[in-house]
Amino acid sequence: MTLPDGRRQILSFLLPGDIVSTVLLFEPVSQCSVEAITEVHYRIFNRNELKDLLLKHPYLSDKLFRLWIDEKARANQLAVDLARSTADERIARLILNLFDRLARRGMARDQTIDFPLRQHHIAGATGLTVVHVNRVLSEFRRASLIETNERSLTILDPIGLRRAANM
Amino acid sequence: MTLPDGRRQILSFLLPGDIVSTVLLFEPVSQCSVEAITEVHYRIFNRNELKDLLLKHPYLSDKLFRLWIDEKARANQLAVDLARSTADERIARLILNLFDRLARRGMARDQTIDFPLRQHHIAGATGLTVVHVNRVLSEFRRASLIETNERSLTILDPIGLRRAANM
DNA sequence: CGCAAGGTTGAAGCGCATCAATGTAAGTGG
DNA sequence: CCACTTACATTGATGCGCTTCAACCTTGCG
Repeated sequence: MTLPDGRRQILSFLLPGDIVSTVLLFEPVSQCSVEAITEVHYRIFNRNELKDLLLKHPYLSDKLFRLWIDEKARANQLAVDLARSTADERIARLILNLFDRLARRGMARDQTIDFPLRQHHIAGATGLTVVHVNRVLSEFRRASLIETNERSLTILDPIGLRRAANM
Repeated sequence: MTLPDGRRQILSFLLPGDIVSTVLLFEPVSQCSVEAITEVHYRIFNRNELKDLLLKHPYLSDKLFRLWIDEKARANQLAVDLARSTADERIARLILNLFDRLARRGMARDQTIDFPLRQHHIAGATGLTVVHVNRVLSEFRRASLIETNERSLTILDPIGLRRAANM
């Protein structure tokens, strides 16, 4: 989401299989924009076909509600994190979060995940400055919580990182 | 929403006519709790009856989607505000927001609204401490932006307050 | 009266922003 | 192949915004 003053807030990172937002399934609302960091495969839905389909197959509605519930829960959690957490906690949670979501997709090996985010993406998602993101990541590396190669990230000390995240 | 450490984050203030959350219409999920500040009139829905009703009357589904869209938009805006605004902006926005929502319901007279919130509620909603909320409100009063009586609030300088809110 | 809830004010300090400089690697055109 | 640029990461110095801690005041209430 881009602010009037040109800054931006990243509200979520989409992983393979995610839909952009349940809201968009019904209305072409564009409070926000979507940007690709990696190569992307995507598909689109025809809104009218989708509505007909939902009326015909109630079990699809149930699946949709589930998505909706999850989306709202994550939105709430995001607000809480942004309002109540320190920089360390926000960044540690972001990493753990991405790790869990990728692991659930079988996209984590050992404790390592692909990590195409630049520091300014982390800053955009956590509401911090790039400079401070850099310091926190350096601190995490110095404490041997994580290790970062060019485009991947390894969690060396899951317990320590979870402690930093206050989780 | 109550945090593990006992603090809480207020995600929204419900006004007459609001539903608690569209999510709750379909699943008894309770990530959050609801607390009454004033006397309250409420009604409840039977989830199964509601689902049947929605299948029979598509125009109801449309209304529901509208609620859903608004709810998500407000959740996003909340995250952005919490991540990117100063204390002054957050508090000014909270006041302007409540004022607009009440005005739309015909519940504002002149520039005055009922305002049953205590300072700790404002703190809970903005992610600030009570002490700082107090200072900001004092500042707003000194600058003649607002005036507060026991349980009401008057916007003396809408333009100035909007400027403080960065809107 | 004593107590609880809410509001106000001051002093001190930390967390993060801001500003600025420096480094490195990859890409681009002459 | 070199000069230049662009993107990203890193580091230091300084300061503001907000928290924290603490005290004190007012009001309403059992």
